[in-house]
Formats: sequence, structure tokens, C-alpha cells
Amino acid sequence: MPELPEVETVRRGLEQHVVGKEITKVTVLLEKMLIGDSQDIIDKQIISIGRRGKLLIVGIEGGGVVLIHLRMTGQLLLKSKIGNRVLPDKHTRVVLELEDEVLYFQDQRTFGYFELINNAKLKTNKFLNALGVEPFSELFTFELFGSQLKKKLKTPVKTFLLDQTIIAGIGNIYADEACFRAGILPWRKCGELEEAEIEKLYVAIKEVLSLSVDLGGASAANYVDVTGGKGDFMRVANVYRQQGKPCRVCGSPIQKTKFGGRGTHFCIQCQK
DNA sequence: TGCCCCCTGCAG
DNA sequence: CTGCAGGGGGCA
Repeated sequence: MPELPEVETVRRGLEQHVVGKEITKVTVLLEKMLIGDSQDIIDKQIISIGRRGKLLIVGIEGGGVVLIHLRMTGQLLLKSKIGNRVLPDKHTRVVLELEDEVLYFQDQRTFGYFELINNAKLKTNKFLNALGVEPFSELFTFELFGSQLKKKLKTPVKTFLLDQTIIAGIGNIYADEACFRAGILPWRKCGELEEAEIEKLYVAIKEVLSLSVDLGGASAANYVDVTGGKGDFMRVANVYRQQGKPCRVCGSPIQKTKFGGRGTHFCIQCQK
């Protein structure tokens, strides 16, 4: 489900509801989805909710963290009744009981995970350490972006955008949307972008991610926030899952193809 | 740097 | 029934 805007929306929801609460019970319904010993966090307080790229970082009293990756279909829900859904159900993988709240980790496809990790191991966590720059960070400057592109001359732009070790948090939706906004076809090589296109792409990445955070993320399929609410980004999506519809800018039909094994959406008129 | 794979459910 | 799905690890 989740790319940076969706994970950030979940992060904010959690921050609002679970910081300062003590974990009273942990129930693991699918063993592989919780890495580590759940005893390590029992009777401890949640002290912070952070995020790096698409990864949530739950700070635990006494030093450890719980890394949560939602991958494709993960959800974190604080309400046990959402519409017709009553939790736990067959997609519930982990349940965290917190004084007066219950946090359900739902994951249809079971690609996501909870990983309990102490401070020492945090510094050596491979995935976390490999993550590239945070797009909203002041470190993500136009200069940095340009130098990153120049190291990947033969790499297609979309592949570059999806590489979490370069920029953290962009996934299939926002890669397509950023390319559209920049007027660049996703398979163009980074090395052939002109200066003006590089600038457009840089701005497009920041704008589309921040717009989506403002809209509560994109609920194209499974994504919901911690209360079960959907995000509104799909209302303004220009290309993602818009194939066949007229381009909002030029009216020509949005096309869909397969690129690098992923569905890829574009406007042949607006993107060159 | 590309592909296959991990899984389940849903649309076509 | 087949193909596809917003992620990313492991393999050539």
C-alpha cells in the first residue's frame, strides 16, 4: 500500500494516539511477521513514532525500536470496527494492546513486518542504513539531486526514482506522477535529461509528495489511515491508474504500459 | 542492473 | 482461469 505520503499519514495518526501509552500485550497471529522477541516490549511505553522513507520507527522506552514496514498491503488500525470489518479478522497478523487502545497490524499479502530491535542493532540495520535522502529533508537539495542523477547516467528515470537507496519513500504511484509533472517519460535515461528537466523533476518530486501528504495519501486499493479513513490523492492523480481517461492538461488519453515489471502510466503528449 | 519470488485476493 | 497489485530481497 504505502509510499511516503501514506506512511507519513499513518505515522501522524499513531503519534496522535499511541505515544505515551504502555504496551500491555502482544499477540502474534502469523509468526513470520514479527521478527524478534515480543517480550522485549511488554510493559514498556511507546515514546515516539518516526519514519524513514516507507519505514515506521516506533521508539520504545528503554532504548529499543519497533521497525514497521507495511510493504504492499499492510495496515495499522486503531479501531476494531470499521464499516463491516470487525477486528481481529483473517488478515490480522499482530495485535498490540496498549492500556486503552488496541493496534491491529493487518496484512493481506503478508509481505510486511514488525521488527523488534535494540539500539545497538539499530546502527547496523542494513535496510535502514541503506536508505537514501529523505525528500522533505533540507539535505535533499537541488545540488544533491543533480549529483545523484549524474551517477546514474544510463539508468531510466523511473528506476532511479524507485531506488530507495537514492531517495527514500517514492514508490510506483509517485514515480509516475512525478514524471508526469516534470514532462518526462519514465524510461528516459537520467543522463539525457536537460537542466530544465532536472529542475522540473526535482520540484515535481517535492510537490507531489507534499500534496499527497496534505490529502492524506492515495487510497488506490488497500490503503487506509489508522482510523480506517481513505486518502484523497487519487482524486488529483494525473496518470496513476488513469489509463483511458483524458489527460487533465492536454486531453489525450492516458496510457499504461509495463516498465521494469511495474504498471507505468503516462501522457504521450505531455511527457517527452 | 534486471528478473523472479514472497503471498493473497480481485478484476477481467 | 490468468494476470495483476502501491515493496523489496536475492539471485544471476
